[in-house]
Amino acid sequence: MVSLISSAHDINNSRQFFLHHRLESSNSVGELKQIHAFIIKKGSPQFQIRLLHDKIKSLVESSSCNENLTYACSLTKHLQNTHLFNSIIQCLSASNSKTNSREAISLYREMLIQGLLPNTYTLPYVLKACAKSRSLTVGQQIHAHSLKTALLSNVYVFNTLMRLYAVCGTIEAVHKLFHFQPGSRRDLVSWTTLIQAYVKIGYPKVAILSFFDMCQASLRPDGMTLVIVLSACSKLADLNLAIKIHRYILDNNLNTDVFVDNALVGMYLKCGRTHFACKVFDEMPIKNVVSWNSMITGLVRQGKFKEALDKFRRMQAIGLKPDDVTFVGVLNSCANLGLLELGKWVHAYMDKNDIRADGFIGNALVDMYAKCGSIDQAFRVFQGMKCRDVYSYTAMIVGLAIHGEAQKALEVFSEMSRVGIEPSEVTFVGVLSACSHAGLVEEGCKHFDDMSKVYNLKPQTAHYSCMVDLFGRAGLISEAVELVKYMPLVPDAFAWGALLGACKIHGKVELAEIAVKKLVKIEPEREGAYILMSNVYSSAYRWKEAMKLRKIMKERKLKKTPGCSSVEVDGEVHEFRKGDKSHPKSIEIYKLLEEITNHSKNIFTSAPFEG
DNA sequence: GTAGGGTTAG
Repeated sequence: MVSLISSAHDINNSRQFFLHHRLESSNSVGELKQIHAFIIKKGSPQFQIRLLHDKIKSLVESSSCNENLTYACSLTKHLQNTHLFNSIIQCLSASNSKTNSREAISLYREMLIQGLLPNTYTLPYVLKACAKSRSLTVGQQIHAHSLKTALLSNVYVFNTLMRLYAVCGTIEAVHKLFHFQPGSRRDLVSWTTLIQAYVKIGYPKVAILSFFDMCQASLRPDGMTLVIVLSACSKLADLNLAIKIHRYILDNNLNTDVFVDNALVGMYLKCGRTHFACKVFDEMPIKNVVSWNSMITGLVRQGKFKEALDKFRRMQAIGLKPDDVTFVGVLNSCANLGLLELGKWVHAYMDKNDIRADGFIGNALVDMYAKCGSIDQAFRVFQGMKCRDVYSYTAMIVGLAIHGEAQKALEVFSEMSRVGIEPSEVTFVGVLSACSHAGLVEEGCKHFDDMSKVYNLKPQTAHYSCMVDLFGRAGLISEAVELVKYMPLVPDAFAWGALLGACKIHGKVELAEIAVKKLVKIEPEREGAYILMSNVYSSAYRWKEAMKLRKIMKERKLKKTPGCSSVEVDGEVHEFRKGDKSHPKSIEIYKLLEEITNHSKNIFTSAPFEG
């Protein structure tokens, strides 16, 4: 067949154009085969490959149809050409399917079996497939081929091999490979891959040091490098470093990329500098959905939920379509502000736009309904989820525990174990607080023990506090005291608060006095401990001490957390604090409030059965 | 014909 092809004359230009057009519009493999047969008769192998490349690409992309893929692969048997193998391996490794990546690796094997040698294009393609399918062992074999064939001296081969080791988490291999390669053979991509490997593995400091080394080696970073460097700064949350890198970017005119600006916004928010982030954000010449998401999620992380929702509203006002990341931020804000209506609106939007309540967004929806008091709706969403992970189960368990539905929370926990999802530390906070509220001492103790024995999780202060609460509520005061005394971590305000709460229920005045002293030491500014203690005195009819404590509170001018309420009108949140007159309609609001008060007074002071 | 990029949870 090869001799037949090589002896044929090439097709003229107009015919080439015609064939190209026919190939593009052909939808069936049958038709493709006919056209291909014609090309085999009339064209050179190079022409066939060039012409077939795009078609192969679309065949691979629609490889849900096996016939297409089989046909594309069968071409390699007839043509036995490195370029064609490269084309198909490239197409297969470009797709996100693991099956296609594995198919790419098999084709590489087939190529070697046919006696063809890989070139500088083959190895980057097949290494990309190895990285996508996390095929480290095959990658190591290809590493050996690259040494044997001297292809490792090619910078593309070298970089993709480094990337393979990086995504497989073998940082030592990345480090070794990079430092054994002569400096002249390393380019910006090599450095970027190295820096990214350090960030991914959790060494942001080493990543930054490598970036400085790169600058020392007189390489100028581009947008891609900077995005990774900025993400390392974010992880370190080091403001001084952040400012230094930002200045470097400005001085060198490197912020010409929306990706870099987004990373800057995210970095400043991670460092807790909202106004810096806003400044970068406001001055961005181009903003995309990720820019808005960075802003929204950054504000949510800082607990600035109202501001996050303001940003969401502005994003809507300019007509930018939100995506699932946006909604996770919005749902999170709703959960923390108790905005059920807005949360419901997001859910309706999701239904309307075929966004499935799964993954991140499904979990955020469960959490929102649970925190906004709609525990039944949270449960319905949870049950409707196709795949539930540790986050879904935890959100559900914690939600049920908050609502006092201990039994149901424990049932969900058993289901979680049954389906083989490993719980996390947070799951146990939910489980233990459920036990505590339901007075299930034995069960609580068992779960607490299981944490370390079965699940290899180290109990944290929050778990000890739950146990103190569990013992305290059940009246097992000495067990609660023992735990506070001998716990391996320093008891926090929750632990002492739980003990104080138990003292109030069970009238333990002396012990309460010890607990309150500790509590005041930890939180001297807050009035909660004093109020609780004064209640302990009152419950024991020790009025004098109770009065004395209230006097001390007055003298120390303790900060009272102002009562705060919020209402949601047409999706906008209005917050009110005691004595707060910052609302734009404050005058009208207070006027109406006075009218309502007077009206109520009139009702209550007027004689019964009158009007 | 080739390699490296950002935002998401309990």
